Amino acid sequence: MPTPPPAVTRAATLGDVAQEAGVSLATASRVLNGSRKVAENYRVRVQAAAERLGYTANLSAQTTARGTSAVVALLVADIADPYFGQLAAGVTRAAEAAGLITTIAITDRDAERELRLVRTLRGQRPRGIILATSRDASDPAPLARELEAAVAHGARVVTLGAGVAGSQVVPIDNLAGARALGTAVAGLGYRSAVVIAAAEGVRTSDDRVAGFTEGFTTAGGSAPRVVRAGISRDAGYTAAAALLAEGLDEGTLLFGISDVVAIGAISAVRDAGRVPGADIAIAGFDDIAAGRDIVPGITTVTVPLEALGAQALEAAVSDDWDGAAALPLEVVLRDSTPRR
Amino acid sequence: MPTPPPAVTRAATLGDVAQEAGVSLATASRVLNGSRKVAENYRVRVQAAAERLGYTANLSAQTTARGTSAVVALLVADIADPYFGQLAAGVTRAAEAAGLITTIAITDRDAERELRLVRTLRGQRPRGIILATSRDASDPAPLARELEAAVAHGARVVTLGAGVAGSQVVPIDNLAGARALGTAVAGLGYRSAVVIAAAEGVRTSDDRVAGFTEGFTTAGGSAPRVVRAGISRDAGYTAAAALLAEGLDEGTLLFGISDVVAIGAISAVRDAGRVPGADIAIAGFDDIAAGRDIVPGITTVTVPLEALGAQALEAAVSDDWDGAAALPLEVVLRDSTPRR
DNA sequence: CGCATTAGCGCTACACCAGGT
DNA sequence: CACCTGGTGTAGCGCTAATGC
Repeated sequence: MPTPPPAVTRAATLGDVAQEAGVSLATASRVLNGSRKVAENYRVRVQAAAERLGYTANLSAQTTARGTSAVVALLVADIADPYFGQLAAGVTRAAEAAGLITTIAITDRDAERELRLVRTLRGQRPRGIILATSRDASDPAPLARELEAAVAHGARVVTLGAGVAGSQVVPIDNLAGARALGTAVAGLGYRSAVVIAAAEGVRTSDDRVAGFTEGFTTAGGSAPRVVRAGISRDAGYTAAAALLAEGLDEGTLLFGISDVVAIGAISAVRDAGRVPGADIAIAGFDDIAAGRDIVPGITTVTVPLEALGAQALEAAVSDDWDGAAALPLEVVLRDSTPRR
Repeated sequence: MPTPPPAVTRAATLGDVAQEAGVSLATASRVLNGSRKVAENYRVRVQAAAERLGYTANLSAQTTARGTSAVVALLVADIADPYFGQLAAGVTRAAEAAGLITTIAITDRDAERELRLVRTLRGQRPRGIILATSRDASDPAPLARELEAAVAHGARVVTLGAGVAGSQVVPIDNLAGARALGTAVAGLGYRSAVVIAAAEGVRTSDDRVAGFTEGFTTAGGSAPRVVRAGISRDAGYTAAAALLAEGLDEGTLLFGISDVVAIGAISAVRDAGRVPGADIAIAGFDDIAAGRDIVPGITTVTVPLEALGAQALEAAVSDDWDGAAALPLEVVLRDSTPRR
């Protein structure tokens, strides 16, 4: 008759398992979490004991002993934003596949908060830290210092998009993507445009503005006006509403720096009694999944968010990361920018 | 002249700080992470040393020593889904406020996967485990066993919505919400409806179907047909497309078990050349943020996702959680269900 | 009272050794 | 007798908290 179901109220430790199996601590360790091979009969005995006790290795103890952890920390601006949601999904899936655990923190686009969070995360001695929070105009030095310290702790720091000193970069070619978009819409016959962007200094925004401007003007459009709003749905809505209130010519293209901004703008246009697409054309960036169900379909630039997330994880954990080239971004023309 | 900037390449340990400050390990510990008070002059000395060395406590070491961790594990079906995104935002924000770190894992609605993940998470010896993954018809026993073990490890298990044995429950009154919705749309004049739901056995779905049916029939509607699809945008699209193909009377109401399902259905209706709202009415559930920008506006039931997330965290960490009552869900009528 | 000393927390990995060829 | 294979003993990871002075 087997040992009765363990009446443990505290967690079973490796020692418990070893005792139960009648082997040494070291042997049990090797069977369950180690590398060196162990004789068959010992192995099954240990595994049976572990099973019986419902043993699960204490990760923190393992981490302190090994000096290296199994967590990857992900910093995003806002996890409720679909952009970061898709990104996080990519990172988390890839992490799981690699046997790692993902930890998430939210910066709310606040540089100081980001700094504090990195400091906290550093305490976890994570294997990697992935920064998916837009770089803005604030002083990068403190963050760089913090990241440097993390690297000293053995972490790898990866930034998505605009890099930061001392980190590996998973590039997003916003410039080229936006340029292609500008060219494409100019090719559709648009000659005047307004860009709804974030504050100056926000790298992602700046790149997209610059790229779009370049492509649009080169292909025959006039230099677009740039209004500074933000990078959220509400920012897009508010900015577009203000523009409409002050008067916007029909046939003007509104380029929202991201799809969520563009979606907000579409709603504003509609709420102002105009027809998005027909009266006021609109374009976005990112091609988020939620965009599929918006009417009119949004002309945008596809950013492979999940793939980028996976790439970031790869960069964060593999020792021989080749600093892959930026994934290609593609322009998708839809009904929000009908040919003129 | 102060000590030159530390040329540490490895992480500074508490011992380093103690030495640098010229105090004992214990004193340094108490100053930086402990509770007991330490004389002023020692305190400043230690803090200065820590600052100088860029010291951050090693969380895993702290955890092994203390026997209790600062992490809360969150299990969601799919973080890219806005429903879970908003929920995760609520949990994470509240966790941060409580000085805790959130760990995220994705089940992809796979019960076996969920089981594996809980097992892994258990290894972290988290303070709490929050399950935000729909309960389905699969055998709950293995999961219950796993959770029990987690509880034995000192974790608190919280489930959102349908509870699971041995866990605390943050209720979501899907039944009442759906009933109110059914009543409301019947009040608008609808008499026939089709529900696009998940497979039988999925608790959230079952409750919403039952509640809706009850409210709808009681208020004069005929018993709705229920089609089984899934709980994603694509499931909604596909199911609605199939329904339309086989013929759907004008004035029929399509109730998608969640907003994402309803949004998919709206797109399907439109793609079939019908007018959502006017020809085919549609209702959803959750009132996700993305719904605001869908045309027509979706009639739905507001579920305070962020607040629920915060509540779940509260339940997971506070010792005297009073098992709060379910937050009220409110029906919001919009253009997708015009009065008939 | 207020500090230092030190025994653990659960685990890993290194050093070591028993027996077979 | 060296040499391998496959066990055991134990120091130590960074930190906390009980005890001592």
